[in-house]
Amino acid sequence: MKNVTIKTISEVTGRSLTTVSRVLNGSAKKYRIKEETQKLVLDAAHKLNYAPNQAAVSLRLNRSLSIGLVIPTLSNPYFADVASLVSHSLRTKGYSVLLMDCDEKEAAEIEAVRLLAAQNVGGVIIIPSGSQSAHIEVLLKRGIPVVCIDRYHENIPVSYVATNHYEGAYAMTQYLISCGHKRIACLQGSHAVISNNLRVKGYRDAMGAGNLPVYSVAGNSFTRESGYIETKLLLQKKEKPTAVFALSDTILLGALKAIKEENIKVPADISVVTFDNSSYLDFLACPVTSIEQPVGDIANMSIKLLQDRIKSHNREAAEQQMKVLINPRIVFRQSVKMHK
Amino acid sequence: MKNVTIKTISEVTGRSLTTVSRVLNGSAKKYRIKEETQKLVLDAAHKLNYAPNQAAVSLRLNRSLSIGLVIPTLSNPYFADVASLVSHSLRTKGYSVLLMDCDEKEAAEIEAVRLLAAQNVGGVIIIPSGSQSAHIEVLLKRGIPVVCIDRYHENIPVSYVATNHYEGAYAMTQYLISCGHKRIACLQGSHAVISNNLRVKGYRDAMGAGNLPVYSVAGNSFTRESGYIETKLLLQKKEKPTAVFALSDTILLGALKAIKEENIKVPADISVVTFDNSSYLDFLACPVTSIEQPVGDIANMSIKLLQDRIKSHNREAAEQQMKVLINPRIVFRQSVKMHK
DNA sequence: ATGAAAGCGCTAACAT
DNA sequence: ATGTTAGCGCTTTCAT
Repeated sequence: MKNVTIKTISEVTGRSLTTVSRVLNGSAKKYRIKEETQKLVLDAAHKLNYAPNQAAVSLRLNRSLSIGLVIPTLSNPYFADVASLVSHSLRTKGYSVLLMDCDEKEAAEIEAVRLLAAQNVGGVIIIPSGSQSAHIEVLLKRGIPVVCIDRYHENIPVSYVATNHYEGAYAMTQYLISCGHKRIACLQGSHAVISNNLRVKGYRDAMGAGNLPVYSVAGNSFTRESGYIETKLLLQKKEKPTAVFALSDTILLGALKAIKEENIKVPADISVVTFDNSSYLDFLACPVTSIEQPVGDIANMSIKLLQDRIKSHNREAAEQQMKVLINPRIVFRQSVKMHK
Repeated sequence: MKNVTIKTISEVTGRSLTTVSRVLNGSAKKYRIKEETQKLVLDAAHKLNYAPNQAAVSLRLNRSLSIGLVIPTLSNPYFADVASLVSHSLRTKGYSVLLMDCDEKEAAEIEAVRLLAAQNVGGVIIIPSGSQSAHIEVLLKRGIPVVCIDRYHENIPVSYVATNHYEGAYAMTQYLISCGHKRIACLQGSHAVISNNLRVKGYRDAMGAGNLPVYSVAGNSFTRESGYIETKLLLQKKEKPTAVFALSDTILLGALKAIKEENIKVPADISVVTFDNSSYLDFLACPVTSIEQPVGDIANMSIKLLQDRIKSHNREAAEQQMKVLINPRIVFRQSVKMHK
């Protein structure tokens, strides 16, 4: 079974390569190709199950219909959700998606970006794993549009779409304070990413606005392990927290494990809230109040931004920065109790 | 910033295109190219930040270093875990990964496979969404190796790596029976996939072996919605189930929601078990006993199989079938109570 | 309304 | 030990 190319179709139909190419890539009317010829070619293509060789197209046009999707790790359900929506939507728009799972390693991310540049991708959607930005700037300089999701870099002109992390954390902390909590612990993720740092700042500022001292900010990784260890330590303190704010659902799971081990009850003995609003929160021992990240909106916005930049293909467009912050909302469940 | 090609490097170093190409793609010693020349070329390439144009390589060699990864949907955590492990591991081996999220639609999967063939991928790893297999057979016929994960087709010579669904379900059902349960409901997923059907068969056979009538097999989708609806219906029955076996963790979440709405307690009033062993099961209201799928082993095995087939590049190798079934184990938690 | 031909960047006969 | 050249499949000027 030989490969079917436009040459095959040209031979079968008796038309020239040029004509076949024009019909097959949709520029038929631009060249006023006879209806009859079009039908002939299209039928043959269909019968032979023709599919254009993307390598050839990409080589010829010096651009490709593929988009790089760079993700810290798919084993984090929030990132997986974003990846699912983004990749599926890109495909319906005719792009193919090059997936780069970086296992949360910044070095892997930098290498991934280099690879994508070599593959001549038309654009890149990235959830950065760390704080370095030079490799992303290189893409922009080469005229490859980039859109950051969730985490972003303020020092380079890269467009981004993210939840308003600061406002979300501020509002949630304020809510806990309004419920009478004073010793509110904040379990943070990686210090290297802006989403974490903005959330921490939201927490701190809200505590300050409530005239409360910052009780505790602990941890350095968006993992269950980190949540577990830090919560264990917190629960050893003489002045235990009355509320815990986990900055992600992964951290939350670890915290809940620690809380359970210490035989403390949610929400009777301790209140718990989190960031992400994963679908399983409803089904936990005590359903947990959480900040919803509007994943669908974020996916759609980022694809729109990327497409805009791809279509007006010039370096200026690639570098034209758009900053989109989407305000999250709190989904109230049963994990917070009025304190005294 | 113009693109750096081997021509640029040829001009800079004063060597021919051939020599430069040979040095840069590692066939230098095969052609006995002088150390000195090699160093010259390599240095220039590095200085100019050269990266080979993959489209050109792929066009020329009629094969590419990319692998297609076809997934029903990444929003299912089990598939996301597989995708994460597989894609990351493939990247460390020098492949790039084309992600195809099919949104559980078989039509999308068929289209995805067509696209991958057009992209000349070196191989495909797929978790099929449905029961059709012709599109996969086409890949094999074209000499493109394919490995199925989790779900597979018995009617074509495609290799696969999967959990032993039948044994897992059989063992779990037997366990419930040994705990005194007689009215055990089975909440199934899509009838179109073999993993589901084997699990159902395991359930049925174990019931038969225990001299029990098949109490109920309901549902037709691996979703929370399906789990919710079917459980709602089950709980209307006069003879309510004493145990529910959800064939996936997504189905489980829906079932738990229904159970909670009816104010029934797990495990006091009803026992619950599931397939998948997602990490959050430990943190549910009542931690749920589950069949663990050895995701890491499955990912590694499937990549090994694929690589073997890619390396011996001929159609016979692509079609040489390997069937790997990995026996799962049950992770016991607190969701099952002895019945009377 | 349709064709001929050049060329994208790379590799591999086939020279020398 | 190194170079010349043809050609992978496609698009696009330039002709007609």
